[in-house]
Amino acid sequence: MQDVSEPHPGLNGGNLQRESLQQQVFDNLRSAIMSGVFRPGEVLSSRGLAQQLGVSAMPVREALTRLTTEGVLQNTPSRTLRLRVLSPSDFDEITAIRFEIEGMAAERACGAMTTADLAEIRALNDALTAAASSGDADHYLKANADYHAAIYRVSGWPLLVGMIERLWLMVGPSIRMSVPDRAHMATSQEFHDQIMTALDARDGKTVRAAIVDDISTAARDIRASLAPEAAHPQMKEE
Amino acid sequence: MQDVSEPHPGLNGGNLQRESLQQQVFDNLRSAIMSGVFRPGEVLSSRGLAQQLGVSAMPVREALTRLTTEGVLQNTPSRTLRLRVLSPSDFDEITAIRFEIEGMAAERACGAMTTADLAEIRALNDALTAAASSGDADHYLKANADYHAAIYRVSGWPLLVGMIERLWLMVGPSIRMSVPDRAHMATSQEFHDQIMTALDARDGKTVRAAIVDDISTAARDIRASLAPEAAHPQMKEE
DNA sequence: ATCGTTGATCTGAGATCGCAGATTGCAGTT
DNA sequence: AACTGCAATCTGCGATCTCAGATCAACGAT
Repeated sequence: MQDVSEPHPGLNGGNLQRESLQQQVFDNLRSAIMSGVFRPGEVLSSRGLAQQLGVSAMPVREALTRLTTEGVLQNTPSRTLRLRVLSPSDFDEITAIRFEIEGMAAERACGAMTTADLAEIRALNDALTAAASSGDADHYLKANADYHAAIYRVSGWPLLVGMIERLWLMVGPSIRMSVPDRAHMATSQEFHDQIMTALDARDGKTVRAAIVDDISTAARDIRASLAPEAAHPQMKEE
Repeated sequence: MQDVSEPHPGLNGGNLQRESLQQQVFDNLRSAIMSGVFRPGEVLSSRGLAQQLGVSAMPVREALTRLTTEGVLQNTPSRTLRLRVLSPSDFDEITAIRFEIEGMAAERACGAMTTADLAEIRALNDALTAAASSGDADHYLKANADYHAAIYRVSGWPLLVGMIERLWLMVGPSIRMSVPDRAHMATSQEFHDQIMTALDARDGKTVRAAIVDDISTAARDIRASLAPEAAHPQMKEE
């Protein structure tokens, strides 16, 4: 440990970017899953992905292990790894948790929000509106995720944001299966406008309520598209 | 996929228990961390632990990777892995999240609780009382964890329980550093009795409030024992 | 005595090899 | 035609080897 005393201003230390390969693979897979590249129930094999990504099997393997720990992947009886298939009750549980912790994050963010934060979020809301009017589902979902993430980040609670991200990761594949239509985007936009107004007024309780409403209405569409609870447990995909 | 139709009654299929080595190591380390075997900031090396556990470095390495993903371990600048050191603000964040989701779990558990569940929890509360009067801190902390976990499990929401477990895992080492004294155990017991009474009355809101009070008072002691926020970032443990 | 250098040794990370279990598909038999 | 059995192939998991970076201790020059 050296006597560093004070970092020299204008000299940015270790921004030379040294990122482990497994971390890159992990982030890569994470964003792919989040944006619905893979379908629920799809089998992910370390060797197969390694070949696709042009890396050895080792980093992929550890990335898959990490995703399994996060509950995004599941071990099958035959020991292969597949994307978790959310049952309706799984989805209900996740949605209920999202009410609680996303509402919490939004309410706290409201209290901590600077005018700069607010301007950034307003810009993201505008981008979201534009994406909605374009009708491109992928673009819309991305903008929606960015918008929500920006709000939660203002809470200043990284652990909470991480927990929210993991929940989004779990519902990601299912969200992508039920592509939002324009009607959905329109109703959602109402809530987003409510959120902006409440943020302007620094009204935390209302922000929280609007967030919960937003999640709730979106969840209704997604839930309807889920495969019904398996009475006879059977599998047949991919 | 065979035509299994109906499982033969009296023949329990695959309960032959085959658990991967890395899973065993992971569970092992997890419970060790939870019970405070390691101190905050302590360095965990894959080779070192592998030797202690009598296994190869490989499964330990993946277990450590998983713990890093869970935020229990941290990568140091020198790329070694160390147990996360909670700053007071980290701890405040975790405590606030615990209010929300443990309160949520307890409230929902109250609504879903059967008489059998209630009897089990009462037994664990009695065991906790006994542990408190014995004065053995390790025993007490274990009984306390079992008691809370049993309540949350009744909520029937495994994801939520998993999230709570992860939070406990993060505060585990810090909890163990501030050994609870008999005065703390006594005040905590008051809240546990409140919880039992409210559970009896199926009064979810009161259960939630009592859980929050329990967490809050315990957190006050723990927080006081944390190393103050590092103004000059320096490390010197181990 | 102090500073700088160097070499031994620790670390995580990646690659590669091998193993056991599971699945699949192609025979070969009845 | 239907079932059985075997071999090829896929899977995850573990062990081992290697490498680059970091730490630390001993050493040597000033």
